[in-house]
This record gives sequence, C-alpha cells and structure tokens, in this order.
Amino acid sequence: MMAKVGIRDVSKAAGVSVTTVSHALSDVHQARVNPETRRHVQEVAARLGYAPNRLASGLRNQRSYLLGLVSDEIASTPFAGEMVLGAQDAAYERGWLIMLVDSGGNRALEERQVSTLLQHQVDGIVYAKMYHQRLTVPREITGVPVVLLDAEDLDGKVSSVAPDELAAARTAVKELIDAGHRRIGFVNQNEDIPATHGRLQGYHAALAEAGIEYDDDLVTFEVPDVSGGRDGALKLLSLPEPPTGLFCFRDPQALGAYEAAHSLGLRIPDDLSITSIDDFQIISEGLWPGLTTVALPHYEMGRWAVSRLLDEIEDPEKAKAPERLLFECPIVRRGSVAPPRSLSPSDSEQKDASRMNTLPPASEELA
Amino acid sequence: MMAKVGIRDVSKAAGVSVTTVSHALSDVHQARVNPETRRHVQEVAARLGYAPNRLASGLRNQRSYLLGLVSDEIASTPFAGEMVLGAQDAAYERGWLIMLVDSGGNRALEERQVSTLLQHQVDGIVYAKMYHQRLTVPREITGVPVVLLDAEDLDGKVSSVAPDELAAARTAVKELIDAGHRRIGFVNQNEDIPATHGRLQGYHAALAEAGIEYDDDLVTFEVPDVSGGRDGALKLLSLPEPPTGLFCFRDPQALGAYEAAHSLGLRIPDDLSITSIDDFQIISEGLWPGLTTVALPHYEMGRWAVSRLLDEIEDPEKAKAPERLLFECPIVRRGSVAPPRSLSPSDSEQKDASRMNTLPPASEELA
DNA sequence: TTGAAAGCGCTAACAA
DNA sequence: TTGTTAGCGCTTTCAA
Repeated sequence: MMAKVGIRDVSKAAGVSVTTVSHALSDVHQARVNPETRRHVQEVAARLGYAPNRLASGLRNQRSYLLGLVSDEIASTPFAGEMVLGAQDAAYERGWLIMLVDSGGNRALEERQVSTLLQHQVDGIVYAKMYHQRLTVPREITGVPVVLLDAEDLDGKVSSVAPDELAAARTAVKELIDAGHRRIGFVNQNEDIPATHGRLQGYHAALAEAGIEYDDDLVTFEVPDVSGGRDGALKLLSLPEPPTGLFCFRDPQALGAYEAAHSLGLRIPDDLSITSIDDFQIISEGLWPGLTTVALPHYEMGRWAVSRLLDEIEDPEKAKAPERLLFECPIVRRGSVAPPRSLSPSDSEQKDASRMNTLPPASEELA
Repeated sequence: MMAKVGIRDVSKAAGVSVTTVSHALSDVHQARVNPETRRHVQEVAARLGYAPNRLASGLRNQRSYLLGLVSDEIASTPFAGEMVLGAQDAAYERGWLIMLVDSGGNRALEERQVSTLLQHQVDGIVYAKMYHQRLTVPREITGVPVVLLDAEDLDGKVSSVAPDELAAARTAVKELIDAGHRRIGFVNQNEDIPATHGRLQGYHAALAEAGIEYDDDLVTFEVPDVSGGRDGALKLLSLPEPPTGLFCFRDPQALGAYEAAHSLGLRIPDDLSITSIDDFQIISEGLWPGLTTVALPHYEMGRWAVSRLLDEIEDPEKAKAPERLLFECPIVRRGSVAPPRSLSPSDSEQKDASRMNTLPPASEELA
C-alpha cells in the first residue's frame, strides 16, 4: 500500500502549480483554466488515482459535507431503517455524507453525541424520533441548521416533517365505510402521543363525513402491540352488537386482531374487515389475507428532512422561515376489506366462499 | 449565534500560548504542563465552551476518528438496525463516529460511495451484508483496514464475523428432539447461500446425534417468506406420516407455518411444535403462542466488527492475522414447543387443554 | 515548564 | 491563463 497521492503529486506529475490542479479539478472555476491544461490535469489526476482530502478542503472551506443524524432509537423499529435510508440517499445525491448516532433515549449520552458531531463540524443536523412527537430542540444543538424528523417543534423555530395522523386514520376508516361498513370499531393505543389523538380525530372525521353516529363503545385503548390488538379486538367483537369493520392503530395490533378473529371463528374479510396504519410489510404482506393498511412514508420523510436541511445550509435565509410539513400517507390495498355480510348478495353461499379465502394459495396442492 | 470559539480564543483568555492550551487539554501529554496552569486552562476552556475542531486535528494527526459502514441493504431488514446500532455503540465508546452508506445493492454506486468515504479519510471500513455470504472485498477499498460483517472473505485476507449457521440450526432442531419429537420436518429456503447449506448440515447433525434417521421427504425448499412457510408446512403436514415438529429456516416462514397449521385445524404446540431462526421479535413475540426461535446476534456482530476494526487501526500488526469469527446464536424459548401427542399423558384431555392455548391471555375477559 | 513556528492538504486572494 | 502565498485550526517538534 503506497502513500496516498496528494495534490502536490498531481501538480508535479502534470507540470503545473497546485492552484491550477485545484481549479482544473473543480467545476466551479470553469473559466479559470485553459481547456487543454484542464484535460491534461484531469488525465494525470485520474492516472494517479488522486482524490482530494475532504478533511483538508473542509478545513479550508469551512464546510465538511457532513450531516449529523441524531436518533433516539434506530434499531427498535424496522421503519427507522427506511428513514435513515431516505436521509442517506438525499444527502449522498447532493454530495453529503451522514453520520449516525443513536442515544437509545439516553439524554446525557445524546448531549455528548451532539457535541461530538459538532466537533466534526457537521454542516447541519437532522434530529429524528422513532415515533411522531412534539418537542423542543435540545439547546446543545447550536450553530448549525436543524430539521426535525418524525417530530414537531413546540417553538415553531425549525422545520419539521411528520405523518399526517388525522388524514391517515381518515383514509383507513373511509376504506371500511366505502366498502359498506357502518359499525366500525377502533382499537386505538393508550399512550398520550400525537398519533393517538390525531388518529382518533381522523376516525371521528371519517364517521362524520359519512353521517355515521359516533359510538363510544366502539373505541378501545390498548397497548400498541400484538397483544393489545388481540385484547381490543376480543373486547369489541364480544359487544352485543359487534362491529363488522375494525380499524387498528397499527399493524402489530392488526395481527392481534386477526388472531382474535380466528379464535372466535370469524373469517377475514368475510365476517370481519380490518384496516390499519403502518404498512409494516412483514405483517401486512405476510398475513393471509393481506392487510389493507395506510403506509407511513418513512423513506420520503427521511429524504425530505435532509433535502430541506441542505436547502437551509446552502441558503441560510431559508432557515428563517421554517416549514412544518405533515406528510400524506397512501393506503395500500390488500385483502382484508370486503363488504359486510349484511350487504352480501347471498348469505347462504357465504360460508363456503369464505372458507376459500382462509386457505393459503397453495391449498390446491392438498388432497 | 456567535462565532465558534477556537484554540486561540482560549489561549488569549487564559493568557497562555496555544501550545499550552493544546497540551493542557490533552491527556496524553500529562507531564508537560504545570498542574495549576492545566486547571486554569481547563476552566477557561469550559467557560468559553471550547471544543477542538476535529477536521483540523484530523488533518494534523492523519486520523479522522471516522469509520465507514458500507451496506448493501440497510432498510430491507429490521435486523440491519441492530447491526448498525451495535457498530455505532462500539465506535462511539472508543471515540469514533460511523458514516453510513447504503448502495441498495448497486455496485457502481457502492464504488463511488467507498471512494467518498475514503476522501473523508475514514480510518477503517466495515463492509456489511444483509445476509450471510462469502465474497471478495471490492478492490476500491484500499489503504485502510476492513472488517466484514455478516459475510466471509473468500481470500481469507480480512477479519469477518457471521452467525454460526450450523450450530444455530442444530440448536433449533435439538430443542424439538429434546421435547421428544422424532419426526421433524425442515422448511428450508431455496436460495444458494451459506445459510441454506449450513442450516441443513445443522439439521443433519442434530438428527444424527439423536440417532434419528434422515428422511428426505421431511425437507422442503421454499421461498424465504411467509408464503414459503405456508407452502412448505402444508406440504410436510399432508404427508402420509406427517411430522410432529417443524423447524423453519426463518421466522417469517414460521409465521406461515402457524397459518398453515391453523388452517388444518392443528393446535400449536399441542398438535405441532415449531422452532425457527431469527428472533424477529414482532413475529416471535407477536404470535400466539410465542415462537421458540434461535436469535441471530446482529447487535453483537456489529459491535464485534467495529471493535476488531479499531483494534486493527490502533495496532496495524493485528491486521496481518485476520480472524474469522462465527458467532454463537442463543435460543429464545417461548411457547411453540411441547412434547408430541403420542407422548402426552392423557390423550383424551388433550383437546380441551390445547384449546386454552389457542386463546389469547385476555380471553378470560370474555363471557 | 512554556512559547514560536512549521506544517497536515487544500483553496482562494492576489500578483504576474 | 497561471503561479505565489497565506491560512483554515490544530499538534508537535524545537528552542528557550
């Protein structure tokens, strides 16, 4: 492994000054150098395998082309990967690199991590949360532009992007209404976060738009995982007048609802339709029938956050007018929604027809 | 936002030279400076909020304290987050930061990403794959130590860490054998990668150790997702003499196997025991009963890779004796394994007892 | 025990 | 159109 080739090596090999090399290799100073010299220098640089040292140019230009991504829980949710990827792609396309830190929710650690990022002269910071929340930007983040990812700034000082919870829930509930359901249960979750309230509002809104009266009994608040979905679904389905459609706060709960339905002998979607929010693909695609669910656009939010951050870095004026974006969430239709039984053309045939749907595609292989 | 405070500001405010500031703040040059001066400088530095510019010190020291993490698919698997987190933690603890790039499997892009990392003067590179494979280190990675993560070097030139596939499979199968099963199906996957062969060997090994004869009919190769699990399980369970235990290549397939079992009216674990590999928690914890599965230690592998990489960076001699580590995989016991029916104490009571197990914990709430 | 000065590799102001 | 030179902020010889 030979020593790294620097700009002086190129300058010597090409027989020009380092200045000329620098300019010949930069696309900003086009006019500066003779096209012929330029070609020659580029050729020599390529031959030597020269690549500028970003530490040195960063020091000189006061620009590191480094971005910090500060997260509280990268690993705990599979979506986080999508957010990080979106951020990374958007950064790389514009010439930046992402440095990742994850505090696991430890504030003291986060503070040190941020200061480390700042020591590395990051040009900006994306402050990401694993679920949508409202917060104040930690005071140690200073001197560089910041954008919030999956969070909103209580002070309204910095730009942010998060899912439009209300609209997402309305979409999911409307899907059931459009299929003909009038009695729709909502397995909400029991933590006091924006999503809980936003999605409840969306549920209300969808019902109101369809002229369906709100029934308190049809809403239950459960832990936001599979067991909560099971519990909530069992509770609602054992009502004297059970719902024919179920909207779950998120996909793991929907998985629980599937299990509950099966344990009660209910077929999906014939006896019970289900929608949800997440598009947690291992669940939504894995379940049979597939789950109709509203996708949270994590990749796009990651992209947007970095793209906005770079805008503010390149034009500091932009930072003075922060933008608060609530991202639209598209529905992904699979097989968990059908008209309620009461609307079915022939109720007697229903039982047999429905059985087909509960068997996997490969069932023909069986005797 | 005031201008950033540099070492000169501290030197002025403390009334000493920048040299003294540098030494007072560094723990390497302990003896160099008078304890009193040292305290004074530290106090002033803290008051001004001084933190050294890592770009500048990196340039001077030829050490960036930056590591590159090159991955082919961060977002596609939830485990990736664990690997990244393990890498990040290990790096941060020793004073390094991770820069993340993800090529999505695009080689041309990966080549450019690596060269960008190198331009940033990373001190080393972790080359990660989303699933265990054997490969040659791309030639553009040069001049810095490399460690492979979830991969092995065909040339044996660099250190690597990956799961011990054979042992993992043996553990999973042995769990069934220990419960009393003798007829054990294996829903393998159908791609030609180390895991496929390694786990098949592990299956063989476990059977051999227990003196169980291998039966070709009990092994099926399916796509490595939920539908493959369904297909494979249905196929094996419809055999004239069906297995009483099922080992699945990975958790999504196990989910499919659960679905297949339910559609055939089989209870887990009473009528069918299942083990798997992954500990994909949303599945393994979410299923009812919970899935007994062998965990792939992604976090630990990420930690090990970075830790080994830093060892090689700090002591280049180490790089000359690469280490190839196959990580042990611990089993996580939940509720999907029980003795086969033939061994049950009273077969007549079994049906009712088993029914309890198919209902969720909250079922008591119901009438 | 401390300070002056050189230099890491690069870019840009200034001069030619 | 090209070259000389200063300097980004730091660490470390070397000299005092």
